[in-house]
Amino acid sequence: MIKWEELTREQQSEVERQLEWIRRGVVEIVPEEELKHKIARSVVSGKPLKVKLGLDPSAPDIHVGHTVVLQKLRQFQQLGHQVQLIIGDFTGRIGDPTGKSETRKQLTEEDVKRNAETYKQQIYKILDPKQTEVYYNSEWLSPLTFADVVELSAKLTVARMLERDDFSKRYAAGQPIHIHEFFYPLMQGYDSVALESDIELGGTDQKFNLLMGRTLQKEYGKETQIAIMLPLLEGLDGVNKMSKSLGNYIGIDEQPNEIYGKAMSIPDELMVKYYELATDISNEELQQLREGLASGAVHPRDAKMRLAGTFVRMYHGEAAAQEAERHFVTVFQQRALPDEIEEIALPASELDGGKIRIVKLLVALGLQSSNSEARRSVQQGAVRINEQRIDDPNAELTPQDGDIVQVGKRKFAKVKLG
RNA sequence: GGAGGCUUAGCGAAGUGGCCAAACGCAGCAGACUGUAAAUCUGUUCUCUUACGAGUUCGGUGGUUCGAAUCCAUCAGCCUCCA
Repeated sequence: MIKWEELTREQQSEVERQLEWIRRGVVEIVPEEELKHKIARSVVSGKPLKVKLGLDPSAPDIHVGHTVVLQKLRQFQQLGHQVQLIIGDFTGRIGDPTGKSETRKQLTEEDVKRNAETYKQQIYKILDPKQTEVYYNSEWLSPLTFADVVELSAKLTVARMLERDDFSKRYAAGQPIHIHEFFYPLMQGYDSVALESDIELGGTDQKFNLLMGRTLQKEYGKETQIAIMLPLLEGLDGVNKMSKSLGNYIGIDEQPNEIYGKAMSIPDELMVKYYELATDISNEELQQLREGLASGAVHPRDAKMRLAGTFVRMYHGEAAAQEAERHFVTVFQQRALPDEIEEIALPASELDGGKIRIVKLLVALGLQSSNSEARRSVQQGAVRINEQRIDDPNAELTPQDGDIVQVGKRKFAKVKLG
């Protein structure tokens, strides 16, 4: 055990510097004192700490909500530490036998491999591959025998398991808890045993699982890991946690215009939180922004446009960010036509003597999914052709090559006869 | 092994023989306004039909009835309790 007093002044200040970075934006560090020890030892020995993050292999699209944790990992890398990414392929492959086939599909080995590749490609937009190790947890979970599993499960009691928030709530509410669900935290904790992780990151909802790693490491005679909890980022609706299934997310692989537009639709109140947790802007800039918004010196719209631009820059580069901003200003602020409009072929078979009814046209171009929907849009004044509003659902038109058809603010098509 | 309950549109949730294409909330879409695809307000949200109107929906199937989301039978899935 390293004694604080035995560190040189430089070493002490390095430990403090690292701690300050690590604390930024986190909700809780358990236990913080132990973290200090680990960092001190790392500083003295020059050996990086192993920082673990588990990934679910079934949903390979990374969104801004995930990046909260990834940004923190990136900071650890910048402090010289090593990241351990774990692809939870074992969990993914056994699937979830509770009968809800759509919630957790059983993945084949190829699925897992492919998803893992997608993950890496996306994650390395944030993390440095040289300081990242990738593991598959089937590597150590598959070889376990039933006896091993019994031994593992014997280390915990049911009462202990029921301490987990969602278990206790469901138990109290009389909702079912399947036995295998108890194994998920055990498996995740066992990952930490196998990899001898020093630190594990997760959202606040992962607290129980993160602490399970500590418990199991102790049981198996290993050094215990530190649990670091990060806040959950609300999605575009401003209420629910960002998630793909709720559709309130910004995916980091999305098109620049999409990222920009989605960012513009987050509620004003969440802007600062997004800046703090999901962007790489400095503390000083963050502070200025806070004050500016509070005093009214910074216009919320401008702050949000900058946020949107920052996201696009982080994932697509500076040029794309500027281009996305220009598109946004043109289409949404000035309500003008975008520079580029997708050409969509209109088969001659759709035309009757060169004519077509407006409702049919919208469906034929794929701008609306049914005649009824198209009719409603027309009646609501959402449809324009060559910037001329069409409000008669029975209107008959003679489309020309290059006609611009527009539904609402976001859907455009350029007609191509053929 | 036994008893009971549940299954309604994208989600949540009303409806228990005709007035039900089905209340309401959320989400979505559109319009107005604006500071933005924020907020707010309004409209709208099964399909086909130029209109009138028509067709298919309430876990599956088969019945009862002039008429069923609503009653009966049966199958499936989900849940609770007792043993």
